[in-house]
Amino acid sequence: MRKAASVASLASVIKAGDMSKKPAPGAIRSKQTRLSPDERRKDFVRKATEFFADEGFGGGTRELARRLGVTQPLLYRYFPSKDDLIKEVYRNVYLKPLEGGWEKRLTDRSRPVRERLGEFYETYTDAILNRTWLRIFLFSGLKGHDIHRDYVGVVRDQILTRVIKECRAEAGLPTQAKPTAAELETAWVFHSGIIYYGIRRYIYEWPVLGDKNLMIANALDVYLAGINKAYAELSRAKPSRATPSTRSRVAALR
Amino acid sequence: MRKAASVASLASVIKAGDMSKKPAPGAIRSKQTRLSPDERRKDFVRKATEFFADEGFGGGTRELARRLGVTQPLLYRYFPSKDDLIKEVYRNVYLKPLEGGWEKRLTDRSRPVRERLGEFYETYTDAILNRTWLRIFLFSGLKGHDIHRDYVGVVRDQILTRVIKECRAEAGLPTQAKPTAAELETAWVFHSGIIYYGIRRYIYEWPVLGDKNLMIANALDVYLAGINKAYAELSRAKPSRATPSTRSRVAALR
DNA sequence: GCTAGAATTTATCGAAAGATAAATAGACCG
DNA sequence: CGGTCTATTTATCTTTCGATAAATTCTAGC
Repeated sequence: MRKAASVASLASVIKAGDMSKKPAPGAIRSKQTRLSPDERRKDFVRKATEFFADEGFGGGTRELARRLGVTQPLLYRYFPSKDDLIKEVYRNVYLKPLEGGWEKRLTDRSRPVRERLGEFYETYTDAILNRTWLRIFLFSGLKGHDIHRDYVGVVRDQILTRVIKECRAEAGLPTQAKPTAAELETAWVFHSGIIYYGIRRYIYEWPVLGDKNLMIANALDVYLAGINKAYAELSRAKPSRATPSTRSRVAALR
Repeated sequence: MRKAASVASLASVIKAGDMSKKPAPGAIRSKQTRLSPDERRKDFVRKATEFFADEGFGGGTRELARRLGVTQPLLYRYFPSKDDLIKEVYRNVYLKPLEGGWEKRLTDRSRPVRERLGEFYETYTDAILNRTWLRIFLFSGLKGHDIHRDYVGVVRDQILTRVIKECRAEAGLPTQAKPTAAELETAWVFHSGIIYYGIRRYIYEWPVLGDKNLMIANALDVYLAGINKAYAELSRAKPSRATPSTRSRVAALR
């Protein structure tokens, strides 16, 4: 209890230091704790994001309050329930990587597709491959919350579909309406392989290849080489319909 | 309470049905609850595995007992604490996919590498790509428990290292002692892409490509095409040492 | 400086958690 | 059939959880 109080003071001093208005007129205040409702609410969401990333959504509200340097009932002045706080955390986490809007640059056909893909994955992974984002993502996925499903849907529709379409265009194939199930699956294997790099690095904390962008470049080279080879065989065998007996794996990419 | 009791009876009837010894001499017993210590213990571990897979390790011991059709304190007759039960669940889950020893067949060079890899991943994924195994794997990974780290280490040393070595052999390259960091990373991207297929299918419950082995075949084709292309460029540029300025991405696979 | 209002704390509730001790009841043996 | 052993249950303790109500302390505005 005593320790918590001292932490509270310390936190408030730090907070006061970078607050724009009211820069603590006198010397270092040891009791300055009050924040404006807006600041306090933001602080709750920010610290709760870190906290739930560490502990999972089963983490206690008292421990969370301790991290903020306040008492536990204060939470309920700002959020009706713990679940409402969690929803706010979701919004904070899931919306951030999408607001860049980088996926639109994928379709800029004035540049080679390899370059576009590389640039996209470098910036996208800058936003999501970190301990906090990945853990919140995994915890919410295991809970089966709607927002996680929505997000994965966005990845499929806004990112993977575009990636496939651009690869087809590059290979001289018709950029038909929808990718086939097998095309999508192969793109998923590539994409999630990259996500999993982050999981191994920031969650399992394994000594991975330090250069993230090199990993992306290698993965992309492998993916594009494989896809293009399949597309090449596909267009070669295109005129003659594949016989059922020789329905090869690459043919399945159609 | 009343309901729990009826569930208990039902469970015991079913249990009695497939018990080898003592096949319930009389008619269907409605109060037959007692199991031998060995059977009861196994039942605890089995049901706890399912339970923790569903609820996470934060799931309550009362709810677990309810699933067994017994009361909660009985757990402590068989396990000193909940943590000990969890450790037993770990053993049950993590050891199963390894006891097949399929990874050794990866090195059987009398057969083409493509065939060996396909067969291995088909049987390996038969063992681990299911809701229970994947959820326990993810939960324990987020908890950072030792056994998870150990398992990932086994995957790297027993599986990926072998995969890389066999691919190098196929490409006519020296199967040197250790794979490079970039080689390992590329293999990880491929491998975890396959795992993630299971996660999307059995945890996020997305409508994935139904034919698992087709997914594996496609992923393998892409991986091998990409890797072999890189290896080909590598051996072509081998005699002359790569200049620093043109140190390409594939060169990094060395 | 005083006061009003709001941010924060203190005190506390009921439910559910893991765990223990004592009582009960089913099964085996003579 | 009766007795003993033990698997199982009943009862209960202590914490910790999310949540609420009332008291308190800080701060802004006159």
